[in-house]
Amino acid sequence: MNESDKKILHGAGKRITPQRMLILETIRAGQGHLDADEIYRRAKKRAPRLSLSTVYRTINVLKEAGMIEELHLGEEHHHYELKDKTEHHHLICQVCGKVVEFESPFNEQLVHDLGQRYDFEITSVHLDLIGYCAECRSQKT
Amino acid sequence: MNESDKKILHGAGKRITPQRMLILETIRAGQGHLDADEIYRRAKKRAPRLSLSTVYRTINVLKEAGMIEELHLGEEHHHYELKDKTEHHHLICQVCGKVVEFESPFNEQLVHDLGQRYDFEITSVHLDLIGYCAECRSQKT
DNA sequence: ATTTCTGCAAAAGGTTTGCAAAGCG
DNA sequence: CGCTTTGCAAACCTTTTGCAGAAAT
Repeated sequence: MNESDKKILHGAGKRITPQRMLILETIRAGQGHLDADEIYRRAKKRAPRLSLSTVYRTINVLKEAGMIEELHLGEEHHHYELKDKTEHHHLICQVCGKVVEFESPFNEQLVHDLGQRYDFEITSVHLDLIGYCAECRSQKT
Repeated sequence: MNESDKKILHGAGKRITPQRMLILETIRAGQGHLDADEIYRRAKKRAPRLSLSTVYRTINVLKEAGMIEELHLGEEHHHYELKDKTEHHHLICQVCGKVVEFESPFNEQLVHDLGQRYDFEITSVHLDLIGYCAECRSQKT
């Protein structure tokens, strides 16, 4: 957890604790592919007394502070990723769940026009492409 | 539930029951905006002995038969909609949760190219635009 | 008649909460 | 030191499952 992270937390009136630093680092290292329980398991290796409820509470704190984002990939659990990455979207394998990120394929104009047409002020774009990855495709018989 | 619905269910080796007909009609009437519990509450008005587990089991049957689709809008519960509609996506208000449908803004080619680049065989495209609807925007102070 | 389906109740899985003790500022 | 945060256990909520009786084919 770097200084800028700490500033944001402070700014939100939250305290800096070892658990929060650890959890944020774990989410960062996980690159958007971890759910709450996996964050818990990984972080616990470094802090064995960590509790799962602290993970959930910290996730909420970080979400409220706008530092992480919750993803709903496929049907499964929620995953979390840092919010400072450039905007990107996800290719998700419907068999093995593998996630590949790619950058936005459409221009601002298109999104803006859509917003105009329906009188929405659009703040974010979530695009998921579902399909079969190369490995799972080769195993399809 | 019309004849074509019945044929599909039969084709999947499933029986036609009053509960299934009722639940499918309820989902149809709900236009994609109902979660399992809301389907249950509405259907129960017409069949008071209906159980929530039957709703869940029927949702699974209809999903397997490809008759409905599960949506993951925002952070909340799953919602369900009929699958026979033309492909469309969703504008979702992050304040009131209102959902507006719109048609696909990109062409096949773009999706196909993305699949090629990452070696995915893409089967479906989920695009959600999150933002503020007109009403909620006017209430922002 | 056979097999699937339903309702009920209990279980399961993920997430949240109450509380006393520990820790940050 | 005051107030927030933590760990633990219990509660909660949505979804799933086991089972015996009811219904579909």
